[in-house]
Amino acid sequence: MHQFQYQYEYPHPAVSTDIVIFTIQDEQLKVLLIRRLSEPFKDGWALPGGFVGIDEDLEQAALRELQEETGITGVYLEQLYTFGRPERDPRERVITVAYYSLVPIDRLSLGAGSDARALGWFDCEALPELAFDHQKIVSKAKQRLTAKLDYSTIALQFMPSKFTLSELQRVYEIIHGGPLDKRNFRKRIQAYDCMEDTGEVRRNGSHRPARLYTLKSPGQVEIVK
Amino acid sequence: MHQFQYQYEYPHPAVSTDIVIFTIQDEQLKVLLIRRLSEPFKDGWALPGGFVGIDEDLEQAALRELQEETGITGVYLEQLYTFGRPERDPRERVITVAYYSLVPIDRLSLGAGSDARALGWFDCEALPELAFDHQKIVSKAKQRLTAKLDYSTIALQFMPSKFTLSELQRVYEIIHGGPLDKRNFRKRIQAYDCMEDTGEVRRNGSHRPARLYTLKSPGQVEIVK
DNA sequence: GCAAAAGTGTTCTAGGTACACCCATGT
DNA sequence: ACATGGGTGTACCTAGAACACTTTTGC
Repeated sequence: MHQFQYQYEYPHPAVSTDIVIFTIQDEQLKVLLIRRLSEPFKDGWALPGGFVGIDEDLEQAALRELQEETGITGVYLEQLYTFGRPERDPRERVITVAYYSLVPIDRLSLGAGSDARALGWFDCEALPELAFDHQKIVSKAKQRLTAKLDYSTIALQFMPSKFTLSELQRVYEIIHGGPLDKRNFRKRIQAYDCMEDTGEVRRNGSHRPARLYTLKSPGQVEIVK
Repeated sequence: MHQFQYQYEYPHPAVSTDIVIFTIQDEQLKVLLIRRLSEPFKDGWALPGGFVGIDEDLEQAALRELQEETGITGVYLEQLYTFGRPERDPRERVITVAYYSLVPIDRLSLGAGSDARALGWFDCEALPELAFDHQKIVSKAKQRLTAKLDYSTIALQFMPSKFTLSELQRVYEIIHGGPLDKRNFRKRIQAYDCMEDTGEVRRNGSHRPARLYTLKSPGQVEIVK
């Protein structure tokens, strides 16, 4: 059994998935990056990702990466775009199917044996230099996310299982990039009809407590308007 | 030089592009299909497509397929989605990056040595059974096209270099799937501010001649509304 | 009682929809 | 003169934007 045991009549590219994992933290939209352990771009920052198994579905590969890098499962995942410029990887031809994912605020455990030096959440607006064409991938993901904010309930995927309307409004404001009118915001969210009042409240400082809501169909992203 | 000269340490999938080529003909939204000459699905209908060259850009590959199958160049082309179910091709793992393209009404020459039995335009609503997962690809393409009708000027890509507003309205009605109000339609198109009156008219029967318009920026698809 | 966030309706405006008649031509 | 599609404006209605005060708590 020699080193190059997989043989084809015609040349085949390698296929990978890369994932833009978004969350909201410290009033910022953040992206998960990992430090590369090997060449090329050794020690540089890059998106989590890896090669697609020969019998593995694309989405499955993305979910696996997500799980391996963050320990997170069961979150929103959507195919973004496929990047295939021939020179995007100096080693060999690598075509990457990019996905993006939204991780609820309270689930960014980065648990277990994750090395803080090897993994980090970065403000979308202040990313370090990224390996390969990953800057382009992040840009496209952010553009998609921002667009979907206006015609879907995607932002709800950032919320923990119980949350207040003010918290939700902050999430919208952070992604949207500017303040929103409180009353109009609540009117709009109500119209989506995708949340339920739990009856509980959150006491949160020296002011009136806020009602806690839950999603009627967690994980479901509806197209609205 | 033996048959399987391309060798890799890890298994690599094949990567292809398939193109959904739309046009408008006989008052119908049509898709170009080709008859498969070899197994699997021999003699069945399929989308034009083929393998991506090892040093070829994805979009370039799609443009090449388009050129090879139809002789058409310089038309609108957009990446649609990447389909990669492991069992989608019975031969080997093939991941396909699907594109879709809009061909102006007057440019569907299918020129040169194209065999009428091997190639055909089919009404989107009455497609034959398709090879592989091509039915899904067409569905997604049609969905994308229909969606873009509402928030972009994509439909203008179907128009010949000079056209009347009634012709344009018919195109919108065919894709939209229902009648549109003439005055509201014209108001909306005017608001796009992407067409110019040529000053010419088209005499077209026993009625008042229609003004001919051209696109200000042909090939340009604007996001509107 | 005061500070601080939660909660709540109404008015105004703009954009979308509905709708009907005259115009220019060919026969 | 009549049949055919080309071309035009207004009234209505609904959805989005702007906007200010009362409520409930902790200190």
